[in-house]
Formats: sequence, C-alpha cells, structure tokens
Amino acid sequence: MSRVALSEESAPAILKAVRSVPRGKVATYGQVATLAGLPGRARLVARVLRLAADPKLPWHRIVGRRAAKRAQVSIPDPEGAELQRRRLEREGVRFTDTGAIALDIYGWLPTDP
DNA sequence: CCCATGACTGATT
DNA sequence: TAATCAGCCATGG
Repeated sequence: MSRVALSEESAPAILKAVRSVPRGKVATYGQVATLAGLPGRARLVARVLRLAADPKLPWHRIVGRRAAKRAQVSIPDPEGAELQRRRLEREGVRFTDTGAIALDIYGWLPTDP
C-alpha cells in the first residue's frame, strides 16, 4: 500500500538542507545530499529539486560541482539556467569571465553561517 | 531482470 | 579550462 518512491520519502530532509543554505552562498548537489543524510545521492537531490513545486525554495543556490571549475549550471532548460544565474548575482554571487562560480568564495561551508 | 535516462561526480586526457 | 569516461543511484518501461 505505501509504496512511496524514495525521492518522495527523502524529499523533506533534502528540502530542509536546501533551505539551510544562506543567501549569497551556494552548495552542490552532493553537499546537500550529505547534509540530508544521503551521501552519494546527488542525483536524488537533483530529481527532488526538479520536481519541487515550492516557489519559496531557494533552488538556485544549488549548483552542480562542474559549475565550480567551469561554466555549467546543470539545468537543461536555458531559461531556467539564466534565471538561476540572475538570482545568484542578485544575492551577490559573482561569476568568472568564463561563467564559472568561485566555490572557494561562495561555496557554503556549514560552519560558515 | 534488462535497458534507458538524468538539475551528479571524480578521475583522466 | 574543457571534453570524455566510467561509476553511481533511483525511476520507469
């Protein structure tokens, strides 16, 4: 009867971790997964965010690790990627000339609120 | 059970 | 820095 998908079951913890990322900072999918107690489930985090309908959710603060070393926000939809970038820049997150994010500066460290 | 897909990631080249 | 490859995990056909 209760055959609920794992993504639905883990959603609460994942969304909570996402909401814990402070403004002006960014976290990676893998980081959020670990924070949610689901190490190694980065793709699960991505799935949950894609299906999340909560407009209050700061999903734009979650980026792929690739976004750190080079330009790639992981979002398939070009419009969504552009929206994410605008939202981040609005919070003070700056991108390099190549379109990458300096995680060593804006990457969130749970010990740095 | 096999296979394909994906808002991922680390290692290699 | 960028492009590839190979693992990885959950979901759905």
